[in-house]
Amino acid sequence: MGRAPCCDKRGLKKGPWTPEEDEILVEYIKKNGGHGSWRSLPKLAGLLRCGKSCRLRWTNYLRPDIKRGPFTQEEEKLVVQLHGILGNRWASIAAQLPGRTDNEIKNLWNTHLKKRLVCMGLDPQTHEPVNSCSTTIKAPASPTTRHMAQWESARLEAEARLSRESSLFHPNPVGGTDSDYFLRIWNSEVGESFRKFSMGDKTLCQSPVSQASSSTKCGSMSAITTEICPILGGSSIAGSNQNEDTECKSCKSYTEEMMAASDCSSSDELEDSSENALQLLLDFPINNDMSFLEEDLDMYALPPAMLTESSFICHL
DNA sequence: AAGACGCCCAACCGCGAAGTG
DNA sequence: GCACTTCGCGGTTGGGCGTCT
Repeated sequence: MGRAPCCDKRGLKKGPWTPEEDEILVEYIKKNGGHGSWRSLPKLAGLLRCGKSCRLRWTNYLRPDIKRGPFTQEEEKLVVQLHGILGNRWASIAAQLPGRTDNEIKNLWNTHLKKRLVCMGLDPQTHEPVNSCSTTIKAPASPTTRHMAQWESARLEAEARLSRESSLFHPNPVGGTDSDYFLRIWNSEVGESFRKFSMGDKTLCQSPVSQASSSTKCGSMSAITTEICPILGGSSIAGSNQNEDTECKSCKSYTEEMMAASDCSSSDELEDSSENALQLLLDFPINNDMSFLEEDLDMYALPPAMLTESSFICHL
């Protein structure tokens, strides 16, 4: 089947949008209570653009709920964490960061976060260590953990869809707190499934079918193990305005700390890295303030010992 | 001061999924 | 089930801008 062109390209404008075009597009969408068919929008609105270009401009720039300004450290942490689970599924990741677009997150990843991981000796795709000396921390993902990652990936995607749909009716206020982000994830099915898994409900992953289907492009839970401590649990991340040398030193320092920590805990305690990864994911600190979780510990049915232990590991 | 270089990000391209008749 | 359209996503690009030499 041949691919239909997105529009008749003759006579259509390309390149940067002018303020006038922006205004026309915004006015049209406001007046019509939505964009309707993107394909017919430019014609109806009187724009010399293809529908695709209009959609992109709207979703990435003109949408009223878009959050401007640089990413916060917490947002960056969340992006890294979600990337470890979802891989390059920017739209799904963006759905967990209100006001941020997939394009923005993709750019952030490609320009900052990826380099930071590389700099720390981690493969930006798998989030696993790339150098041979890191074997002590490179725990191969078990079929169980790989399946979990795949499973959570599918759930996150579904949630992202719901989130997008519901946001049409209940737009997220720009400037929600970081706790809001994590509470939302925590209270979602993703959080629930992690809680269940941590409580010992591991039977869902035991079947040969599960194992056979466990290959995933979304990264592994062992990857999360390796990334959470330096990046998510770190008290400081090299700022984007730091120069390359400083950044690399900082990353190197984290890598060394991480490896040291791994050596210390390479005993049976970390034998099943997947469980530890899940624990880490459950309780990594944000600005050392996770009190909102601890306060409601009973509600989430998470044993305090688990929080304490993994927090300890994370802070090593 | 000016050219070279590198970074950032808005926008484009092409593919695949979903929707429709 | 098929043919076709529309939409959304992820990868990539190129121009603007800041920094370095």
